[in-house]
Amino acid sequence: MSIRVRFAPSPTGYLHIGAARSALFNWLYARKLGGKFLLRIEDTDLQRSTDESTRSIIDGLKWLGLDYDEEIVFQSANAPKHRAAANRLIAEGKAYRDFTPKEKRDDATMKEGIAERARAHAAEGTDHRSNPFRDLSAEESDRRATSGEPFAVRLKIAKEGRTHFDDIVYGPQERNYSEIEDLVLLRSDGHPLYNLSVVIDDIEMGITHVIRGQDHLTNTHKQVLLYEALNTPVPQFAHLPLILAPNKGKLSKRKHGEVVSLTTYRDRGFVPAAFRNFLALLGWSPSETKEILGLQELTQEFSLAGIGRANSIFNFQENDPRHWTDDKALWMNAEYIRTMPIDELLPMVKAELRANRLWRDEYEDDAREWLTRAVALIRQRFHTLKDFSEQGRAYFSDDFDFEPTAVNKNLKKEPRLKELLPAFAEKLEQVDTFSAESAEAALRQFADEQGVKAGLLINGSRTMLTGQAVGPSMFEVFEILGQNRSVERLRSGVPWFAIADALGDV
RNA sequence: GGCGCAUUGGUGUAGUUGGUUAACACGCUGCCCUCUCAAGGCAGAGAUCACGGGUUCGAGUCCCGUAUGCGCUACCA
Repeated sequence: MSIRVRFAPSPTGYLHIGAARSALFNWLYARKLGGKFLLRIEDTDLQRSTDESTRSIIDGLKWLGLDYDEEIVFQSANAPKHRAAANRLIAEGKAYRDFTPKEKRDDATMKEGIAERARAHAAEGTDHRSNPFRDLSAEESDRRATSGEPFAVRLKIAKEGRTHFDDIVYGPQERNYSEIEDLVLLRSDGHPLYNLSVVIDDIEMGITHVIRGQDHLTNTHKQVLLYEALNTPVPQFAHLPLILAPNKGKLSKRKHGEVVSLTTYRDRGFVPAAFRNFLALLGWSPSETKEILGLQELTQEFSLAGIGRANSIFNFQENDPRHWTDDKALWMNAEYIRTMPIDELLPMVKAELRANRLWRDEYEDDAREWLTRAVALIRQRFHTLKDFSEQGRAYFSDDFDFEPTAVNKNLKKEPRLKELLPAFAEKLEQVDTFSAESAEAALRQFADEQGVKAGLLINGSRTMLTGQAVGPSMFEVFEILGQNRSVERLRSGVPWFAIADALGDV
């Protein structure tokens, strides 16, 4: 039988990075083994589900390069099937109607409520099988139902026994029936609940392997019980360790903000392949030590056997702009930016420049070769795509800012530069065949004539031409910027005015 | 309260059926390179493998207990 896996997010917000990783692993597993990767939107919570989040989930998958097979399944559309299944179980005596009035539950005190109830039950000697409606006769149950009395539907779990399944990641799992309550299948308003819906849909979709977060590990026993009640073969399960925040807590939007949202990484200049690569390494490791893996390689290398069991920490530092997300993710992004085929990078750079009104149409034809060279030069020390429009702005526009620290370090400390640099501009203008080499020769000669160190002129030029203290080899910059712009910028008074402004005098 | 899962340097991980100085990547420190910053090269700091008991000639690797964390325990998903 061929492999069928699914990714089943609920559309109640952005695509969470933990969910994104589940999607990735499912996708890799399917692609590796020639199976199908299906998408199911679990929108049964109609109040919280939005079309917008459904769209963002689809966009997110697309961004990561994860394509899905077949039509998207919307779980809400299957509710009639879920109800039918519950009714069938009632008819077969495997489920029963519970006429106990619905209790009010408060989300905030839910955990305490559970513990309290557990203590009370222990004190009273009641257990999970003590529901008075468990053994109500079918006639009586039908009579009360038809008379309009509200009821929930619960699965009737045998008094004695154990469930077991072999988790591909966590190994053999066992649980006593006494630990599992008669779970509710249908709410008293007829709304099907999670465990029922998942099982029915997975059966319906022919899912062979359920690969999902470890938070469902103990729920799985209930689902196994449901498969058995339904007389359906139980799929294989593979639970994934969780991704935790630096304080080892659960990652949540409310507490941790946008770092947990996949779209953040897109919006802050991540190359999809880099983030995907990083995500793959959270909880999984390849058999080879190589860690930079493209989609092809990931697919080839991927194996459920390589998934670990311990939760991993996503190490970001909220208030530190330099380490706003995991260092390794940032490093990996830089690695991709500097080493990926330039033709694949160019469209991303284009999008970034365009978004900042730095894109010019000639980059598409006449200046295409120039753009390629410029990008190849500056990408070497960039960490995100954002850098192309921020640190790299001076390469694409004459309207760029001078970093105060650069001005201080490279211009202000040597007053003679105010005359030296324009004078050097004269020399540069004389150069016949302008190139990195000829610019270097001109600069070094000029430095000799003036009796100053070449480094002084080089660093000063860097700041005059790019507004920054750091950047590529200066002679390459001259060449990329070209003779005219180089000369012009060396003559410009802008940074000197900037100094005057900063110092408050003229 | 109950049940389950986990625990290797700051972080992500490797450590195949127990066998010498616990490996790799990120990060960190120093040096080299150099016009700056990266990249790259070299060197280095950092782990009594959560703790305590066992089993064994020998345990990160097996067993028991403890602690801590996480998860589930809901007419949420």
